[in-house]
Amino acid sequence: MTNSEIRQSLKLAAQLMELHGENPFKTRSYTAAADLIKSMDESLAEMSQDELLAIEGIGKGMAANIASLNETGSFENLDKYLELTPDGVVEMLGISGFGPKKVAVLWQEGGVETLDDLLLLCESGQVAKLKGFAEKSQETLKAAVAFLISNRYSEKYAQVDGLVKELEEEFSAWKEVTQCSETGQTRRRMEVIDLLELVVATEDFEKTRSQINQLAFMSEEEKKSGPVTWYGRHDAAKCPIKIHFVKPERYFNRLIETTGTMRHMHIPVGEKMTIHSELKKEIPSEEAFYESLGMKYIVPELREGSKEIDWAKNDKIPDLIEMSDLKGILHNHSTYSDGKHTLRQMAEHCKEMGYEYLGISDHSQTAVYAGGLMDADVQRQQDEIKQLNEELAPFKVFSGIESDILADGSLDYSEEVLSSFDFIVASVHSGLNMDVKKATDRLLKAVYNPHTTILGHMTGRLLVQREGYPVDHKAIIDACAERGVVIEINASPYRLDMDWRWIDYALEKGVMLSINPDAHEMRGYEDMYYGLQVARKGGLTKASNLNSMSLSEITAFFDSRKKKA
DNA sequence: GCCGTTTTCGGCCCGACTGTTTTCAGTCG
Repeated sequence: MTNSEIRQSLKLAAQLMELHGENPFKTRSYTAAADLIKSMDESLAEMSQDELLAIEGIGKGMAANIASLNETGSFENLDKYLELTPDGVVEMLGISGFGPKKVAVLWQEGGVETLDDLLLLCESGQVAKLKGFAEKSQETLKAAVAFLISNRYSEKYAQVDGLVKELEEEFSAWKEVTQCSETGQTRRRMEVIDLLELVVATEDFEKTRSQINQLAFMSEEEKKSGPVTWYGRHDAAKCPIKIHFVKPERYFNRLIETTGTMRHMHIPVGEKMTIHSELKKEIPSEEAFYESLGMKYIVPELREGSKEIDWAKNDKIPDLIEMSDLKGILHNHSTYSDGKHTLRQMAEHCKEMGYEYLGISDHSQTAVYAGGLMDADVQRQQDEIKQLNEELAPFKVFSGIESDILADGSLDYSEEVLSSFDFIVASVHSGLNMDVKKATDRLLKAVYNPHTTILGHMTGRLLVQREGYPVDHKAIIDACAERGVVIEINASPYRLDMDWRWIDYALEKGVMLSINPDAHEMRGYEDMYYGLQVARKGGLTKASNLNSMSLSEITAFFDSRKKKA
């Protein structure tokens, strides 16, 4: 098991224990163990019992739990409490703002055992009558539960991209299969996947079907399968899978047909012509197909049915940003706050990966939980940055901060301290339960703050798990345009925030974006890949991406921002 | 459940924010 999986299990155990009224100090030892694993680098799975026991906060009991997790995937105490708790109640523990105590009331007093029960109870107004609940909690809960129910069979892209590749490889190795590709949502690089699709070109549909059914992790739902499709589940994914069988000569027809959205397929491309209508003839390649319709080739991630047909017909497809266009990495954390690796490690690793610069932006002082930097820490970090810059030149570390946007929209330090940074990412981390007016006003005030360089994860959403606070995207983008504030595309696969659907509007307004990994460890840099995927979907070019600037360009950019502040 | 010791039991614990209260419990990052 990975450290993060072990951590999740310990956290779940702690929540369940609290739900069942266990000794709070015992519960805390589980939370404490989970927290300390967060900052650990060594793999727990590879450590001996003695090594585990040497860690402060891990005693005999926890070491045994970890050993058991590695061997069986669970441990006695966790099993015991899971046994005592309905699945729906376990799911309820995942709702933000409602912890074990509240969930216990819903379960014990309200008789709620599933998310559907809970939604009904909210809708009937009964939740507001429970102890510790009122109108507002009921409304919040209703929205959160409805969101969870609608995402019940959805996965984040990063949760399934590896799995799709494995299936592609598996199928491609079969003798009667000539070609195979992902298609549909993953091929379009959607941020959330509720149907995983593949196209398999095969000489023998039924043989391929039976081969799929021989894979232990695949289970067919025959009622939903058809003569040319296999429909079912993969053990490792919440979302269903649809596999399209096609004769080798019609492979590209099926690939095009299943990749684009219905809208893409039905936008007129000529006199009584749509992409869909033109798929009748045999197609040698996707490129040749689009060319035959008198337009430029449209990459899969753009086939949403928005402006791409227009662009392709008028030779105006943006020159989409690529991995090699990223010159530096902004918005990263170190051990100064809640990061796993030291500033030096983060800097050296970034340099080794071939980037020209790193922007470090640890949490600010209000984020006490994350070890946010007090004034003295800022000074200490800036001294270290100075020293690193002498050592690592021409590579450069920029001194930044991820400043909390406080409830009233102000930033988290004195003018003097704010002025000491090269750049500032302003983000909301607390008080997420706001209406659209309050949230928008709060963000606008931060955008109008002359010290703000980048607006961080605009809506605070956690894909599949938590809806972001509602914001008036247009108003905020307009303000960013007016003030020259850069908007972050937070590349964490949990966030991908701002939503790519707003990139086009931002570009229209001349706003600059920035693909930032929000890395809390060296490996976090790899998340840039996910940010890049959604950035491309939104039509981002390197010219409009801040961290595509060279070192000298971005130095000049930060300097000119600071002069205006 | 962990830790430490006055050594086998007693103490352990971040603080802001929210929504519920009528002075605070619960939650979170």
